[in-house]
Amino acid sequence: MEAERARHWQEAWARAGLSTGQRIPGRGKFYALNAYPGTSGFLHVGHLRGYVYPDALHRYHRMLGEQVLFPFGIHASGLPAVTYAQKVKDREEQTVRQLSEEGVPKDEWSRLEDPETAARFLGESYRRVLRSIGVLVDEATYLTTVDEDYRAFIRWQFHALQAAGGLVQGAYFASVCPVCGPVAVDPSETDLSSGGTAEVVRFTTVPYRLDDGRILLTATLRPETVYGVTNLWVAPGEVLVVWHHGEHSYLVSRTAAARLVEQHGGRVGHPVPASELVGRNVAVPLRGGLVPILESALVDEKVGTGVVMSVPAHAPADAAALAELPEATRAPLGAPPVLLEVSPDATLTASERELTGGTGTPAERALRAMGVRGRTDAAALTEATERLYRLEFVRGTMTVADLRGVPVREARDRVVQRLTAEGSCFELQEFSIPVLCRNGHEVVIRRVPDQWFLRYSDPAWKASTRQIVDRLRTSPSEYGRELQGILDWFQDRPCTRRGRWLGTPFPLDPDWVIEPIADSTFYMAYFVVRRFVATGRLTTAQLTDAFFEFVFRGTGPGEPSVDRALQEEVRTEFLYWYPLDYNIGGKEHKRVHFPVFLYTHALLLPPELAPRGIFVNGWITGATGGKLSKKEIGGKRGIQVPTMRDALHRWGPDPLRLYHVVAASPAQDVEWDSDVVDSAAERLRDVERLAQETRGDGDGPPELDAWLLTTMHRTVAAVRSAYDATDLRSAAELTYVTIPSILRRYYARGGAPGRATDRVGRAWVRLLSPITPHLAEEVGAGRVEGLVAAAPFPAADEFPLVEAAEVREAYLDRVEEDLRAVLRPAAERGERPPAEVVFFVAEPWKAEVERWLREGLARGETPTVREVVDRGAAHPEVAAHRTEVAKYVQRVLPLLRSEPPEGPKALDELAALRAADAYLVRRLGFQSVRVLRESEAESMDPRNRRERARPGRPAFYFVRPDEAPAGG
RNA sequence: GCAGGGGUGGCCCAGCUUGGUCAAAGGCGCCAGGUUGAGGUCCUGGUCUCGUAGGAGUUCGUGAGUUCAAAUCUCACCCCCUGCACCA
Repeated sequence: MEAERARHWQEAWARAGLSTGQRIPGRGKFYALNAYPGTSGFLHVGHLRGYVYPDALHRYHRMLGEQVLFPFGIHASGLPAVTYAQKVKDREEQTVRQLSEEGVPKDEWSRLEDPETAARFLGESYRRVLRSIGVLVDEATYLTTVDEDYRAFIRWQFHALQAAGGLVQGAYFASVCPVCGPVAVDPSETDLSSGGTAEVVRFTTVPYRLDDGRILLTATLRPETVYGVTNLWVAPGEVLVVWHHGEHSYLVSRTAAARLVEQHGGRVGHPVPASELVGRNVAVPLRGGLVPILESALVDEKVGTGVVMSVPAHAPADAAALAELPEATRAPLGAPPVLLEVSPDATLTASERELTGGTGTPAERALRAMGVRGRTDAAALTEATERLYRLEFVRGTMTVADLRGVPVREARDRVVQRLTAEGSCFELQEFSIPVLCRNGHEVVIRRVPDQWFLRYSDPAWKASTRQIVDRLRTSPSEYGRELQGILDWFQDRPCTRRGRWLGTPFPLDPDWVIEPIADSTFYMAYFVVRRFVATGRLTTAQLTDAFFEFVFRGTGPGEPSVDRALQEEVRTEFLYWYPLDYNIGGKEHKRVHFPVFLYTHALLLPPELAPRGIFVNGWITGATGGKLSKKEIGGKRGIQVPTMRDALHRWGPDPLRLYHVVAASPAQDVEWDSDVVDSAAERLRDVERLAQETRGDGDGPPELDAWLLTTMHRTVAAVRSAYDATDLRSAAELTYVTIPSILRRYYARGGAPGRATDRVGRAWVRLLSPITPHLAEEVGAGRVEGLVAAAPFPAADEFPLVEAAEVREAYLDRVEEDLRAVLRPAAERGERPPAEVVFFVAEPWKAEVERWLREGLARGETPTVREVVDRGAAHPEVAAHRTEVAKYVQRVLPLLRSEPPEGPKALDELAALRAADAYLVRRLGFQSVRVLRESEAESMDPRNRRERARPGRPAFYFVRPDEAPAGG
């Protein structure tokens, strides 16, 4: 459909005010929204998925006669807009290209160098996209999270969270650029120039005391192995420095000293060449005893503290380094102590068992298993290390000192506690790979002592959140289970940050800005208020804490400057739309946004206002699997993904909408495929034609019409239950695939457009509306009063239910299938179709016998021929066919086992076949059809086929074209 | 490792909760026939193997089990994806 036609309908919906849901007391409502988008750039076709689902649901509910609220806003908070503005400023290639494609005049670009302006600008572009594909959002709700009224709301939200005990201050390790301030380290690298995939490594430092009182600080991931230390390692030529902390002086590498100062304070002192220390002894903590300091190139001064505690029995690298030493150095160290054992082979997986074969210390076995050739065989050594660490951590049990029998994972915590009690045990965090800020500075991990957190670990708060999850409807349903697991490990989250990003200043301490996830957990409630602000009935100044307390929680006197009646009205409005029916969002929200959204509702509102549902949709992915990458968008036709603009031009809104619904189940990711959109477009053309053709005023054959209407009854019921279960894909399949095939069958069976198809057509038009609203209006014009989008959704009861008609069609289906099965081999050999087919309909006694047999099988018995014959003696009709009964039982009994237990429904087969003769003739190419009772057909059945007849499965005999027509 | 998801016919994707009507929906691709100026659209049929009468055999990651009956239930194993934390 051309864009102009689409716009015509979009304007008609707008004029009719369809998108503005009104509170109508007593009338049902549906309130769902899409987790609002961030502002990192223009929307592309993949984003549509997240809007098509909610729009279809809202349209469905609107047609059910419910009042709907579908708000829309944009999430300007955080860094995306800042980054985007920076890209504009840098005139970054991709960004500039998009701006020209979107037709933004060059003299406006400089305006977009301001983050807030950029965010609003992008927001407007999103609104245009939504309108252009027919998504009906309530325009009055539109907001950005940097609007003043929204900020007032967020201030209240944090005061309320504070009052409810949801906030706490504590220490936190943050990634910061020493120059630019806090940065996010994540693979999207919004803030970074490299290192986004870095992981944070948490070392524990273990102190080793020299006889002069100075302390060598080693860093380890496995503090429990302190019991197996044989020596310390320093790098050849390394220069350590003194780190002064408290009353102690520690020796560490220069990089480590800098990190320790960031994370634990203190100051860096004078350098100390490591060579001075080599050969001296240090005291081992906890275990006691002295071990020597040795040199090895295995030490990397950039990692940890630049001093390594050597545990050769359990660390493959240490074992390899040790093996390089001259015998004279090595011998005095003695045999490396083994300090833990892993559970017996039987409980290990194959890959774990691989590590444990052979003899020697665990480290030696791992080296052998991985085929490590020496200390410099880095890849194999890393593999051996990681696998052995994992194995021992998961399966190991300590065998030393008073930790005997303690699982390693537990022993580690205990050792840390003991070391901490003795002092000089620090947590040292660093990145696994270097991380560089956009401006080229190295990002470090800094301890922030007074970070604000939301107390998501609080047991009571967590418990009330769980209660919401217990009652929550989720799509997919597994997500409900997953959520419980997510809550298990959900910990406190920092909710503020210092530094440059967009957001609301933290009301309890304006030095901080609220973090973007924390300011988007409760906005569903604010949208209701926003409508009053948008229409000028409330001003931002009136949005005080007192006002919100009253509106959202019904407590307190309210805001004195606001008219009491108005305040009551806002409160009533809030209670009308709440609770939220669905929060709909992409799968990226599963672990953060959705949980905190539930948390906040659990704390601020009573359970009866808790959210009712969460709907998770998958992504549209590019050929590379991940989210659509930039280079995949806007490329040439075909393989790559078209821009929003191109897509609309090429297909129009409805094929895109249908594509997003049918391409996969909602939760599935789906790889973008233009061909599938093409075929969706084809299908819609087909649907349009078929729907137009349904007009008519004649009557078809009554049985056939009955079947058509009955089938529609079933289909409409199925469509409604699919929508009710938010199963849009099934709804679409029924609407766009099943209904066309029903109509085709109707025509094939001899029906013609008439009153019956007209009824189907008028309902179908309305069924089309939620997913392809423009098409529905095109086809519905003149057939549905007013706009289709505002018409009532069809009800199953609009169509009569005639079971006999269904039974008959199912019977004919089965007969046709049998005929085809038999005719196929002959047709494949190129033979002409038979001249005539003669049907033999089973005698009633067969039905009786089958019924007896089924009864027996249902009881778990296997009826014998004798039993049936005996029982038949008392039944005149069966008795009359005594000889045939035995044979019939033998033939049919095995078949019955694999058939459905109910058996075929009663039906006048003779009449059904006779009424369908013209159809069968046309369909299968016979010249004539004859239908007879089994008992009256002897002369017509030279091959004796009539015995085969069963209830519901007539026997038949084909008369070849060259055979003389049988007599009678 | 833990948690969640998944492995279905040439491909994509349903079905699995509530075992039977499942040789398994739908789409794509492919084959044949009809329509057509046309290898395009549309319509009809076919598309695991065998079979000159509606039948039989072998299939839903692998192996075992429960059952009269398993793609569907149970157990074990193999493989793949995602997340594991502050990132929107």
